[in-house]
Amino acid sequence: MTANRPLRVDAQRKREALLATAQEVFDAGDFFDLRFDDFARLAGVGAGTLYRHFPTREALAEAVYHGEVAALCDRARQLQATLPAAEALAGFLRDMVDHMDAHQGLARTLATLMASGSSTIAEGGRALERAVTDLVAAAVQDGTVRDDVDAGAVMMALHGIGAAHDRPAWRAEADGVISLVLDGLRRPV
Amino acid sequence: MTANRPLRVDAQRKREALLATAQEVFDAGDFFDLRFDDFARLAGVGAGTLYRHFPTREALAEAVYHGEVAALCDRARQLQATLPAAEALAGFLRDMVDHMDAHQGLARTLATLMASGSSTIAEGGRALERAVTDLVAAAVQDGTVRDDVDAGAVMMALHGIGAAHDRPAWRAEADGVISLVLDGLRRPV
DNA sequence: CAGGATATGGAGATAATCTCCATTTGTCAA
DNA sequence: TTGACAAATGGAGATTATCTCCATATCCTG
Repeated sequence: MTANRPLRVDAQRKREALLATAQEVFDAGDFFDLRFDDFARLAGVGAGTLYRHFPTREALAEAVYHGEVAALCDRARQLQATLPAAEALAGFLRDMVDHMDAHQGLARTLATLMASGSSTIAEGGRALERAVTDLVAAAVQDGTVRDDVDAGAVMMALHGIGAAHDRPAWRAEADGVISLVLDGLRRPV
Repeated sequence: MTANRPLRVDAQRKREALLATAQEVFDAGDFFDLRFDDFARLAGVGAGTLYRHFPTREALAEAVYHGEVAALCDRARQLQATLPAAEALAGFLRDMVDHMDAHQGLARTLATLMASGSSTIAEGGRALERAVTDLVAAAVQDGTVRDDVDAGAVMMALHGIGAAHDRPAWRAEADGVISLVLDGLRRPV
């Protein structure tokens, strides 16, 4: 399928300039307010080049998002390897909130992408979800978490936190959701 | 402030035609895919008229959303008046899920609006939130729900359900989130 | 280093959004 | 009623954003 001969080095350079610029704008939360052609100017690149590398605004956002997701998945694996299952799960959920807190724009951009029904985002979502599923499964295994709730429900709660990032008491409420979910997950006596 | 002299009857008619058309498109989930000028043609109205009534696409969406929110708030009040606090809360959350299930497009559109950081949507959100806050407060009052979690957290979980509406197992997972939240809210023994 | 393959920038085609105003329609006082 | 004034209308076209195309520049391979 994707039998891509490797990019020429100049192409690679341009592509990275574009990604770096997008990354910045993304974190600043301006991603969807900026004229698309301006990404090109900002990155020191012609409009044609921008469109060849990323045919749509969403394609660009997805490329940025991809990096974020990979980092989060790594984090999940790392926690799972070093902590008891229940703590790993709790730790990961709290880390997710920290991450959204630190990357102002990420939350908003994620919500927009989510709403756009993009398929690549769904794929990234699935990777993240696999990580969450593993964490939950491990905790079910060792008996600290009930076994009748799907990991998908936990994902939804995370989505909600992301989607609502502009609320004034965001941080406190996000922590509240996590507490609620963790308590709800605890195995009933 | 808004010392609006009443609209002339023809203006009122056009405005309602526009709203009715938007409502349909909204529920069908095509709201953000349709050329804005086409709303005008669809509603049998000139572009100028459309823009006078609703200066932006978001303004139109918000107007539609407003109706939805009012209906949901009524529903909350009704439940609160006829059921014990805990059941009213549970019933309302489940009704919200039903509502999103029935209005395919609403969930997607809501997520998009949310992401756009609109202020009117925030206002509508606040109305909904007041309803939820009341339900939670009543349940705290009669001792069935813990008192250390803000209603905002419940709102976030609902947002999450809306934002994720395109997941294949949406309905089951949404019910899962609600279960999680309700269990998490139960007053610890 | 020559020749072919790749990639580039940016001018302008295409498409969407929004404005403007000559005309129509409703309102109300006489 | 009706005349006169205010409010509202539609849609042609100005404005702005998106995307395409290709003559030119750059890289790579033998």
